[in-house]
Amino acid sequence: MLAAPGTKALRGVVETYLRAGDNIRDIQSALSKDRLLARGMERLRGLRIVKMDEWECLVSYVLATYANIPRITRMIDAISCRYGDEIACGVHAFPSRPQLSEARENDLRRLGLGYRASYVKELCETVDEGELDRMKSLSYDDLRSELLGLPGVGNKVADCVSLFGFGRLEAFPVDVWIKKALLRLYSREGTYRALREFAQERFGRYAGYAQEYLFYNERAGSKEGTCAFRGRG
DNA sequence: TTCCAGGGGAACG
DNA sequence: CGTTCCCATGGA
Repeated sequence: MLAAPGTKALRGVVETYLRAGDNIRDIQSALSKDRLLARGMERLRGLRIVKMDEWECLVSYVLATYANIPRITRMIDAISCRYGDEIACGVHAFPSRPQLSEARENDLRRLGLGYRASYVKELCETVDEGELDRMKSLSYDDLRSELLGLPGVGNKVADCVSLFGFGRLEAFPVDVWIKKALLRLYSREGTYRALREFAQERFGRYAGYAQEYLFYNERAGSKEGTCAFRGRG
């Protein structure tokens, strides 16, 4: 259901899904204890972490494994178009778990999911709405380890789902761009665990925002000369 | 612990 | 064109 403009419902959507409650000034102020982050963060004041629906987030990040953004978009559009409610002319919502459960593995394969089809199929069978609801009350550590037990969910996906789906701002997903950033700016490399623990120690409860600033900056820097943070100098 | 399938397109030279 | 890389996981 869509929220009509100017209504209380729309304000609620903005409040929840655009995380209107996040005080960016406070968050940036806390993160600016890190001198490197402090230098470039200000120009990224408009950057927000969104609060995604837990189910949509889980499936989306499982689909995102070893795919680039255009392809991820295509896969999500394909399953939404085929299994999700039409919420406006030609616009489809992400399918609920019961809706997506209608799909057979081969149907999903034909929609271009590749080997990810079996993970999505298994997620439909093993994760119900009540389970996701129950997980909302877990600590980050417990949430993380429960997510890790799900098919198609490893370290990186578990942290993305914790951050974007369950709104745990202390989560710090490490992908190839973050690895590059940590090496370039902090001379850090190592296992997933080591990098995550380094970040959590350094950035604390807003590590997720730090991750977004580093991620955005690193991608921008690889394209133009728009890199906001640089190492030393 | 390390290796590689699986999968398809985009970006690169 | 052919290569390499991409918001990795799982199983050997």
